[in-house]
Amino acid sequence: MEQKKVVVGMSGGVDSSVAAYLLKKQGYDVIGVTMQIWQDEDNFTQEESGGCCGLSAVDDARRVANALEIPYYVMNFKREFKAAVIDYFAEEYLKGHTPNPCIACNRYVKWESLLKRSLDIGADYIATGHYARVVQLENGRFTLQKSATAAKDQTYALYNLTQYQLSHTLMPVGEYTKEEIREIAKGINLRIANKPDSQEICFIPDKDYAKFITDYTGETPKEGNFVTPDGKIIGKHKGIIHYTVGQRKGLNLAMGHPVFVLAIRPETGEVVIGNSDEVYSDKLQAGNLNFMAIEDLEGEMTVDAKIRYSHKGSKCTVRKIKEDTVECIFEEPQRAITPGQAVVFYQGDIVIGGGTIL
RNA sequence: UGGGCUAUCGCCAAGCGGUAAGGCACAGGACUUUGACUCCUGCAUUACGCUGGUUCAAAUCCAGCUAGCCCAG
Repeated sequence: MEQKKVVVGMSGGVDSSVAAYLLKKQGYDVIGVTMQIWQDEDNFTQEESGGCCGLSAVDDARRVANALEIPYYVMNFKREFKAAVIDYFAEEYLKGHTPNPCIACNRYVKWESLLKRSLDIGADYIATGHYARVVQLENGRFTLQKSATAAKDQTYALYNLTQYQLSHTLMPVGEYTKEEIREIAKGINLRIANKPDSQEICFIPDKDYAKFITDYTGETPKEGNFVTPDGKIIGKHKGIIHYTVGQRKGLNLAMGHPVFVLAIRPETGEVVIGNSDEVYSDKLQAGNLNFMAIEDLEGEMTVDAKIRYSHKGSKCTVRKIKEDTVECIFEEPQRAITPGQAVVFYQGDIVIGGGTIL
């Protein structure tokens, strides 16, 4: 049988390195590619690594490719990344939303730009080091299955992929636990076996995203009022980009008890503040829908919904209320349902679909 | 300028003669492939508006001063 060709996005970290190794072992014709997405060339070597948009270390990735004896290239995606991820990220915050840049990066940069260029050079698939599994259901549709270890599962950040994209995707790491992946890396003498996992937003290494947005957009954040739900002004804030629903730290509000952000009102520049029990709600609406396991949502459906990356998931019923909008009613109130974040629907360990919280 | 009350960490607030609780805020760390949440640690070492006095010992009692608040003007 003819060897299938696969492009592996290699960040220089453990996961994507082992992904390349596993695919080669499975008999694929493997090509290693590191995506240059935001870094300057002279700022291109970083300590951290990761399976997602981890800070790329070209030297590490190239060394791994050499060790695996696979061809290796660096591809520049700065323009695509800026348009699809950074611009979106800044705009969302300016609108009082809380975006998830990893999801945008996956959907538009990795699985659109990288996939296209990979197919252009004759590849059949792209692969990454994500902890998730691509599966084809009996109805013929492709979807994602949670990784072997629920603790590391990354399907949440991938819910937005299309059928076409999924049909050209391999995620070999999803069958293993993180420990097993590190063991494999050690077993083949990869020096990056113990690199720490990545975290934080990759293009904002100092974690000061508000400053980043201010610098990037050139817009000075407008101060505004902290208000209670009934409209009482209780303080001044530094600009809505500094806040997100559920946030406690950095409010500088000494009310005698902890207080949290309940909502952000971009029209008035107000940030609504309340007690911890007021930050719970049992329903949400979501748009920008994408379905995987099903063609479209018909009627009502009971699912487990995750409202943020680290959310364990909670039972709710979803139904369409408009063409591209669903409403989700939870059995138990959920904490800090946040506009801009993704909600992803599961049945068992299968991704049904998801959307962006409105 | 008659009477009354209060002055303790950035905010709130215990303490009532025996050698400065607590909450909030804040800082650092852990957790975390987004933002958050959560957890852990730290946070008035002679200092309790100021100046004196009583006492073995005062933030705690006394006097004066200063500031703020309330009532009567």
